[in-house]
Amino acid sequence: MARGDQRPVTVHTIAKHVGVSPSAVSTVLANRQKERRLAPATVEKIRQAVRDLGYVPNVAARRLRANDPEVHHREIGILTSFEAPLFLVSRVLRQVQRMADARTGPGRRFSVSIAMFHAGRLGEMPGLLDASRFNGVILTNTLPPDDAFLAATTLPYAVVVLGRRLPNYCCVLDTPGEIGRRAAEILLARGCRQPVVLAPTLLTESTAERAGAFCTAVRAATGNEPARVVVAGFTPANAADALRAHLGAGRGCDGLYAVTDGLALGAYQAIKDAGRRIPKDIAVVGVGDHEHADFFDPPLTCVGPSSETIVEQVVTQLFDLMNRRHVKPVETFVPPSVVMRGSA
Amino acid sequence: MARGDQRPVTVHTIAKHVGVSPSAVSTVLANRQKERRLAPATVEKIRQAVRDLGYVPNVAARRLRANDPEVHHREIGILTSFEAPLFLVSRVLRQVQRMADARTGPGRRFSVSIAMFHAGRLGEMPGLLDASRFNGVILTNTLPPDDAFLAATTLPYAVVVLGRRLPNYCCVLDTPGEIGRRAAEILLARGCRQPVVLAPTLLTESTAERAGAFCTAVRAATGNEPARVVVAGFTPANAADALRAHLGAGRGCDGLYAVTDGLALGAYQAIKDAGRRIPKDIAVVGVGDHEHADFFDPPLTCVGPSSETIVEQVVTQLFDLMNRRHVKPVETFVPPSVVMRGSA
DNA sequence: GCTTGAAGCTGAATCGATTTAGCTTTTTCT
DNA sequence: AGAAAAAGCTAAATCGATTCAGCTTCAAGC
Repeated sequence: MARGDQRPVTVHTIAKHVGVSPSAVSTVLANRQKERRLAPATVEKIRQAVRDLGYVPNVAARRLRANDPEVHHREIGILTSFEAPLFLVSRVLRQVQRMADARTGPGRRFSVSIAMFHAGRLGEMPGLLDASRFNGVILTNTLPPDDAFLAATTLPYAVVVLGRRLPNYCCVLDTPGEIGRRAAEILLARGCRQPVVLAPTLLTESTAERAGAFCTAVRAATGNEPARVVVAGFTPANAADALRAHLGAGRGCDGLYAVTDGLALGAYQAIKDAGRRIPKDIAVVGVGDHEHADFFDPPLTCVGPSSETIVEQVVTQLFDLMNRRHVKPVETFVPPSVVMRGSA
Repeated sequence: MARGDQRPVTVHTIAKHVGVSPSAVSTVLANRQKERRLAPATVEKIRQAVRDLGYVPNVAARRLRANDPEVHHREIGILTSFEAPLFLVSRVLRQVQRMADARTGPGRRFSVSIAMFHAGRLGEMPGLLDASRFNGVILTNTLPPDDAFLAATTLPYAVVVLGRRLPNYCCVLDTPGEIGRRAAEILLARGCRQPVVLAPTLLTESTAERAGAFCTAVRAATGNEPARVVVAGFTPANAADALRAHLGAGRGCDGLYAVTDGLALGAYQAIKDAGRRIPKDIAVVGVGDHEHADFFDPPLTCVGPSSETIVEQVVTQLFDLMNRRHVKPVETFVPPSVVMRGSA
């Protein structure tokens, strides 16, 4: 393997190497040697060179060339971080595609894809700044460094941000304060005296506010600060460990607010292992961000933004932006929906 | 809105409309009017025209132009159908990105994305045939029409097919026959006399074979054909309904094989609602295709291809293909892994 | 009056691949 | 032998956007 990487091999490179013109090479690459009457020997030499030199076509060039000037083609991206779950993202994707399909016609085509960035390193994504990848983008699961990056630049195309509040961007937001408050109300109404919040160390803006509002509401009603159980990660296993430690230490808990459903799932296990009943001994409230919250045992009572409404808002706004229906950045708040199920 | 779609607006169009050169327009689009000393009045006129004409940049052209000849750039796609769940796909994506990151350097960049096609209409995806979108692709969740399309063409780049057997392609496959057999063994070893298969109406090749092998194994051991409970869809709710009907009709069941974990989840609910215990009254075996099978209550015993192995195989092969490490189509079989947990 | 400088813009080249028209050279046919 | 046809290849244009060097024109300075 060469130490310094050389320039990529182009059709031209191959042509020079073999001693023919780029046209000949292109002919072989497209497998049109028969109709264009290239000598079998030449074809073989070109094939060999393509293999030897390790030719990789440049997709941008191909696309440009293949461009049909009669059709508008636009590229929509859904950008999310690796670390985040895909539940909401996949719903967004499906909705985007539905709207794209409805708008697809003889003169109009869409490509929709999910692309991922490493949380906190959104800025490193190639093609973001110069609009050389997307005509429109839905951005979600950003961390503070990503937000800082976004605040510092103006992306030159349609952008809708989901779940984060950013000046100069169209944002669709839940109302974490209200969510936390409603969650507290549910547990308090059940008569919980020792509610507990289950939240990961690394909080997003939204989850932090949820937890905060929950605590405020509990304090206002009971005069006591609820206990905070801090989870090392985002997985159910992490949550189970954390709650097990809390319960094992004999610290009180008769109600639980988990800031994501994944954590609630882990909590279920810890609670049951400790011999406690849900909701009798410990009532649990989740968020509704898990596909199967309805099939938890018992089904999880949730207070959270309706993912249906969120998805619809986000996608509608993206298409409006792309069609210049509105240009000013707008903040849209999606009120929480409450789904009472068996767990509280 | 115009009836027939006109040709897309290009930089050139705008230039002519305003009466300036394309260079001037491009300058404004890049917001470089200050350093390039464009008159504010001209800038405003161009801006106006950009808005009025509804200019949408051509991403392919931008990318080509922005191309840095010192870096190899390759585009990897993970293609899946809309209808399928994203659990395995997202694992594949993460693994691809991991390998891509490891290979990313000053002279080498990767873009990884998920793109979706409508099940059965893979052929309609733009850019598939002419390699103008991807340098390498992982294909999964195809239906027979998609397979037919693939069999009829040779895609001119690296392709790995996951979960389907296709001549002339690199395929990574589970071994559904063995999976079904092992599932049967587990239930029989627990002493089940009335095992039941839970499977959806629309079966993929793999799930059909799993169910078939399960039945064969049970028949061979007991002499009786196991009952088949047919589920209308793919969701837990569908499965719960189907199993509830079966149990409600008083038909026997002391062991259950669900061909996907989503179905198992629904089955759990039906079983518990019927007042039966898992695994005491009814033992359940699933597949292990659910992220949280470990947190089902009780944790789900699974027989299925280890998604870890599958993902690794698929991704390794893709990179090998892209580096021309091997060119012949290969079939790789991933043996099932058995994870005994609480449910059987 | 002549130089210098800035302001305001354009022309042409470029990115990589593809295609069409067309140019040689060789072969075939009469 | 001479004309026509076939074989085998190439030059140049093209896709859309960007950039750099450079060309005018006008104002200011000595």
